[in-house]
Amino acid sequence: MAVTGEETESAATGDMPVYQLRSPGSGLAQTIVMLASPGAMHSPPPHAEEVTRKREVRLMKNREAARECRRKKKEYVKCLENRVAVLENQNKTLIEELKALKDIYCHKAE
DNA sequence: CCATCCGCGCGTCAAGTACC
DNA sequence: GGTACTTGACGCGCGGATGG
Repeated sequence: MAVTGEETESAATGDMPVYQLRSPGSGLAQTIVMLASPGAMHSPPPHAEEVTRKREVRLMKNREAARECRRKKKEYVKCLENRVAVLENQNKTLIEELKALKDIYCHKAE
């Protein structure tokens, strides 16, 4: 569970989900399709069914992983938005407080 | 209506990372 | 190293909003 960069400090809103921020990868479009080895072009490999089954399992797992990943990301964004709201409120309160203190100070000085 | 745009979620691939 | 998991990027389809 590596937590990177700006995710290390979780305050205000409490438990933030773990979310990694990574540098973008190469933006290659996925135009390359799995190709069979040259020799296997006409006769299917000995365990073609097994290969197909493994691929389906992998795809299914990844499908679910992607869903989960998106869910976590949405939750993370929601947490960030909450935190923004909390900090904006705190900021507002502090500004008010500062104003009040300045007023008191000014009246004393007179 | 209908064409167009926009936002959203999905499935997939590929690259990175963690774990053994 | 090999395997499983995570996540960014891409392309696609769908449904709602909107202007003509």
